[in-house]
Amino acid sequence: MSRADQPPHGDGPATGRRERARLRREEIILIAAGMFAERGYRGTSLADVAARAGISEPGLLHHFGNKAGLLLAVIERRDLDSEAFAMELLGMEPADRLRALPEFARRNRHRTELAKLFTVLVAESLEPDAPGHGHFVARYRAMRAIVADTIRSAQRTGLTRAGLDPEAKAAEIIATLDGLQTQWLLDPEAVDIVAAIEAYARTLERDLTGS
Amino acid sequence: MSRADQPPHGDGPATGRRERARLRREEIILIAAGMFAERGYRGTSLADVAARAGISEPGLLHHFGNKAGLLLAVIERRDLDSEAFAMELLGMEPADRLRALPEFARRNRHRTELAKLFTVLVAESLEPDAPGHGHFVARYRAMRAIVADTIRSAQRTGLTRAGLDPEAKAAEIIATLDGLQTQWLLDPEAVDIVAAIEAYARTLERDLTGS
DNA sequence: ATTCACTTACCGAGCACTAAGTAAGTAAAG
DNA sequence: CTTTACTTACTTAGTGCTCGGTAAGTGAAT
Repeated sequence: MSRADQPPHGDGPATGRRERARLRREEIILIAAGMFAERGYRGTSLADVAARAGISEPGLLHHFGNKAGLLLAVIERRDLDSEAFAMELLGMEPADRLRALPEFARRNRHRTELAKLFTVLVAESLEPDAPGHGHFVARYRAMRAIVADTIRSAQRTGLTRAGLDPEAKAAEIIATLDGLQTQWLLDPEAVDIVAAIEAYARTLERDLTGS
Repeated sequence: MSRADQPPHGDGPATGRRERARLRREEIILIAAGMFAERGYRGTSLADVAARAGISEPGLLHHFGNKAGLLLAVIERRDLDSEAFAMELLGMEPADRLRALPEFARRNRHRTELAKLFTVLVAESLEPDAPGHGHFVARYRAMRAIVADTIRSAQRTGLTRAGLDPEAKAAEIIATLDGLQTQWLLDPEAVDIVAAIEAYARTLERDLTGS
């Protein structure tokens, strides 16, 4: 035991081989995310990803086990990105949260690829046996719960009218933002996503407060 | 020229071989539509469709030329279905049209497969070089134009408040209906699509008339 | 006689994935 | 400090299978 201070599986400060591999993995995930966004999970082959990442196909599989494993890694990574914002949201006062909702979508505008990835993967995950299905189901439920909770809080303080169903309205808000994004991704020239979201923000404010 | 009374390309009353082939084609299109809805265009192979249709793979290709041809046939068929409703819509008075909008979505509920097909294919057509891209772009533009036109008419008669942008509101309405549908397709147990659409219909009515 | 809706047989390419090995780094023992 | 044992991050080669599509023919209707 000359210097076995680090446990075999811990994420200590080792900057050697392990760390280099982790960085490589991260790089591959980013590359795969971009390709999944453009051509879908089914439309992207491991060979495509491997070639773009400058690694062999079995080298890829060494890191992720199989293709579904790569998809899950991509999804997890995407979640990590948006989780930061969710935390931000939950740390705010309900009144401010409502105003921050359009900002959420506005941010995605600068990250087209991420938005496209989400839209494409959700569509490919509609069937219950799809590799990402469970994950997206859970994710949407969580999103609706967060928004619904925000609405309920706002109702308690009287900021939002009591007449509406928080769960239904949450689904509706998320639906509108998703749907606008899809139209914009499909036809960016015809749909001004910023204007559309800002218009919706006004609609929403009037709707929630009761005109 | 013993009895070439029918033009080669017309859709005359011929009930012979041509007609039987047309029916077969139609049957295949329906089968393919169902499979595209469930597994996507990319996730469905010609062999899958051929097997389910009880025809050989080259037999399939005889009818549709290639896989993209089959996709276009499916899309065209879908359009034919919904065109009937669009005509219905346009034949109504603007005031009634607005009330019919939720009905539009409500109909789709009874045709889950068609809804799923649309959602899946749009996501697979986001990239400009996808086989169905141009079609869906045109289709969304047409849908927005119809809804926007309806709103403008309603504004002229004073039924709808003048303060809103018809184009933006049209995109928003379509977005919400699409988005709700996606959430429902992903997780039917958690999302009551009927209740959600009816709630939205009320929201919309209040929004359009100005409370 | 010709057309047409198909069939069987086949093609090369691409698919996800595996087997088996290698070179380099790491950990413990002498 | 060196040797030895092991792990890890890959590689080349190849697996069986599926993919969309083609060539060439067949048999029935026109």
